[in-house]
Amino acid sequence: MIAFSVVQHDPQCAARSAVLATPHGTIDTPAFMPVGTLGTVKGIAPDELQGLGFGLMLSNAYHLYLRPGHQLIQEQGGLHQFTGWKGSIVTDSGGFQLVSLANLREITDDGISFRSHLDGSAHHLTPELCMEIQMALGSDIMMALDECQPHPCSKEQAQASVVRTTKWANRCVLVSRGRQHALFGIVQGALDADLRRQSARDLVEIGFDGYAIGGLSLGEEKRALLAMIEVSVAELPPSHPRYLMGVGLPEDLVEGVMRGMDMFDCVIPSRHGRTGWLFTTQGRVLIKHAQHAKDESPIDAQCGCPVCQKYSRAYLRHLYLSNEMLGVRLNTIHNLWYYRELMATMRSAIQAGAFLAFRQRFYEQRRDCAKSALHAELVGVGDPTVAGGSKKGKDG
RNA sequence: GGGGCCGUCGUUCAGCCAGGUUAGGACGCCAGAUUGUCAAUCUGGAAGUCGCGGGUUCAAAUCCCGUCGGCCCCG
Repeated sequence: MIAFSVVQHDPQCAARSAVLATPHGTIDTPAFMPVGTLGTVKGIAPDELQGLGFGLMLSNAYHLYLRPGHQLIQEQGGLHQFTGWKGSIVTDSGGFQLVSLANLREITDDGISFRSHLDGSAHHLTPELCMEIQMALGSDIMMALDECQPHPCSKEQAQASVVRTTKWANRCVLVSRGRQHALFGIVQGALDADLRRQSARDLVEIGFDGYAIGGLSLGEEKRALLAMIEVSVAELPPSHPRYLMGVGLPEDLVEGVMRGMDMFDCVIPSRHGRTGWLFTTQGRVLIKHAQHAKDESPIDAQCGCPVCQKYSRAYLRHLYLSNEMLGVRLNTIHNLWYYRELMATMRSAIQAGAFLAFRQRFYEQRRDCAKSALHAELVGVGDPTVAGGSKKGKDG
């Protein structure tokens, strides 16, 4: 099981630092979890991930169930043994994937019938099977099966998904109670504040080891995302970890932490790294741009990552344009380092009781945030009515 | 001296033989997208006096003549 103890609250906002202990280690929060859907963060070996300072990885029950199969992994000694990853593992339930990518699915109160995206074979995922899979994987923190609605969705859809998510959450608790695996519930309710509150209350009443906020960053306006975090957090017990699923960009993490979130996962540092979008304190660097062709400087002169110690932008651009796998690796390493550093900086700021000052500085350094409404609001420039939200959402 | 091949966006090639809408592709360039990763890419945009000059034709990158440049073969 897990233990969670809050170390410090920021005096001016809901940000907090804490320590999360699992059977596979202790993690300082707020923490970011790289996404290793298939049991690997693409391009990075487990010991490298650990060397980068990460103690948590997110894997996925849906994907591992389809391939290679959770029984196989169980026979191999569980996901830790199978992959060589010594840190903690959170496993996603697959609810998100079944909404975002499985065709021919049918959702009933019993579960989700779907066809594999790999071979078209028919499957039926119930809350019970979902728990069975995650327990077989040897997950440290399991996620309850939830029904995630796409964005946008009607109030009726959102309401139905909340009701179903609660029912499934109950069943997940029933089959996993007494086991060695922690279990988090997932708050749904789309962009409806009342539904979000209801969902959070339902889950708290059932009682989980932690609470996640799901169904966000699906293309909604950024302001709506933040509002949903706020209404949900207000219903969650301060004593338990709060996990914002699938989010996000560095600025999303900052806003999430400010609103009391403890854990995050997102594909962005790894996926964006693969496609040449590199993070720095000053903003993004698109390594493919010709302006870097002869640039001998590192991605970020202030970055302490192993990539910035050794490699120039010119070389990284060459690797990217040549489609070399080393480019993928180096870019991913840099981005993950940036995320780890960002989280560490936020934790320090909280412990110093100065999170808001950190946030101010964060935005001031970010040259590429100038167009975002969030930035405009915070720094007091530009037009705060300009939408800062991203577009659509899918993938899974 | 004789003959042949090739010159088309930054690069590299289609198109020419059987002339006909805004001359295409690839790479490169520029911009955008990506948030609980099936996968990785995807979407736009800019860019060409078709080596040059004549001719034929309603119409020429395309056919004809000349010319310049590059390459090759035979003497």
